[in-house]
Amino acid sequence: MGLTKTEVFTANQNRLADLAKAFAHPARVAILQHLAKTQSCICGDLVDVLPLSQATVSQHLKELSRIGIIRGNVQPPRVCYCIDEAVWAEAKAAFGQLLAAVEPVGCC
Amino acid sequence: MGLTKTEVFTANQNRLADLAKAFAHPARVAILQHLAKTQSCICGDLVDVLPLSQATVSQHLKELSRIGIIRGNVQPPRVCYCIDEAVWAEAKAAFGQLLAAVEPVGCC
DNA sequence: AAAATTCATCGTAATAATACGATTTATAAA
DNA sequence: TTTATAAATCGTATTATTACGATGAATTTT
Repeated sequence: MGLTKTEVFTANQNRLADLAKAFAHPARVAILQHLAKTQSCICGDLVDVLPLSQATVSQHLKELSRIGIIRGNVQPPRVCYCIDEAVWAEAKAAFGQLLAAVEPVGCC
Repeated sequence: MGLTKTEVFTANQNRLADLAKAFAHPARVAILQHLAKTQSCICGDLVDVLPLSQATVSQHLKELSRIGIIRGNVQPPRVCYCIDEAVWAEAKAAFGQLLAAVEPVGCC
């Protein structure tokens, strides 16, 4: 009833879906692109760059942190964010592997 | 108010987010994996493989079709599904490009 | 023509995600 | 100590997603 049945899928499938969620919203794509370009920056810079409120950006940052693809370095009253190399590599490998495995064929 | 502001992001960011949505649910990952393995199969086979109802599977197939990453070949009363090579390649290129562009650095 | 098969769609219910103003928290600066 | 700054969290409203039973549509089989 509206709840994803994660328990009936493999750990691999669930993890892949989670990693994909990091890229499944244009705001998060924009955040990750900006972090990839600037290497690291404080939350406020992202709020300036994105056409979204501070609260909304913070929410997206939280989701990206949950997935693990970014990390926050607290330097009060600021927080510096950057891409987590390990998880980024994990995503690269996971998508690379999944997307590599298709032969050119048509339907039935 | 709960509506993604697609108009304020670039076409590229929106397309990437859409492509990511194809992989952002374990059921869709499972569907794509099965189609990649079997090359093509009818909807009923997917219903047998997945622990979801026929209606739910059909809904996921519709979403994947909307994104364009799969195609359906109608052979009444059956429909044969397969991966769309062009869009699959598009996803491969898009994710590859995005994921390639990161240097190993830490936070601030 | 009637029945069976296959899949899409409808209707509905419940959970998730998106967004933002307002508030809170934590620290630095005055 | 008071004030300013930066970011998280809360509360809330709205839309999207997920799921499934039931029904409908299209074609084949009997």
